[in-house]
Amino acid sequence: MRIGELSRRTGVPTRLLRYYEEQHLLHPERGGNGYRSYPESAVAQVQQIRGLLDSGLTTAMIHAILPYLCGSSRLVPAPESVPPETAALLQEHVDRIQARIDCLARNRDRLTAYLAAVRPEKR
Amino acid sequence: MRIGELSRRTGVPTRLLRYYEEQHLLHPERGGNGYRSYPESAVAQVQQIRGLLDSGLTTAMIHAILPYLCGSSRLVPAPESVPPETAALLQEHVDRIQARIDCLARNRDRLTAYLAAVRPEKR
DNA sequence: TGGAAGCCTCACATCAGTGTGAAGGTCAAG
DNA sequence: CTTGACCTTCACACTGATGTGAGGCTTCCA
Repeated sequence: MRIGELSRRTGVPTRLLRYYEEQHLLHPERGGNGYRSYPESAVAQVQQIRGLLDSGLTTAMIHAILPYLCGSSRLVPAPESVPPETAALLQEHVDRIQARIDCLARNRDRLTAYLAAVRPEKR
Repeated sequence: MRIGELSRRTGVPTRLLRYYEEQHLLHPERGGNGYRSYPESAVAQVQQIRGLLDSGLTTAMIHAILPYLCGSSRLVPAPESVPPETAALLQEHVDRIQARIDCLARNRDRLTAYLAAVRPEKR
């Protein structure tokens, strides 16, 4: 599929699809005319990228973890061929993500507690 | 306390403390000489702000929810005096935060599953 | 064959968060 | 009284994510 269709199907402007490619998050093939050609799986891939960006990750972080998020692309590096340094880096990313989750969950709890106090009549 | 001490105690550069004030996240008093004067609670407040920024929230979102994160500042608006529109906005923020948590947790799980596959010998 | 639509690259613009430095006021200690 | 540390505002710069437009090629359809 070409970039226009991918844009329509994901709601992501073509500008950003090109940007994600520049950031090594997408790797479309090129037709003889220079047009980008995306596989079907790119739709899910783009949605994954958007979710992570919206969750506050940078393109660099996403680039680091994306190959291992086997959601739909089946090109996951074989676990046995992953050097321990890579695994260690991946673990660091997991830790950072966990820290974010903890911080967000903590504050979500405070807000919900507050909201519960605001409208106890809503019982 | 003045800005230098707050900076030292939080590890946040004075430049950013002034920026957070510009974004209405901090409200130091001013001495007769124009110097900013922060209460003791500002230390916790700044740490709270940093945690949320590091978790990917914008200063605008933080500004919206900060008054209700009663961590240490006791100046929480009284629940009974909160108009329902405010509560609704707050709920939207909670929902957005929850969406982030869900996305991050989902992908954390994928990464940890992958890591578990990488080193099964670590048992 | 011609025009519209879609694609290409390039480039400049914006916003948020942050770094850095200039130019100057305040204050305490020597 | 001067020096040095600390404070003030102002301003320019950078990065990352994104918007926007120009100029030009390709493809398709009437």
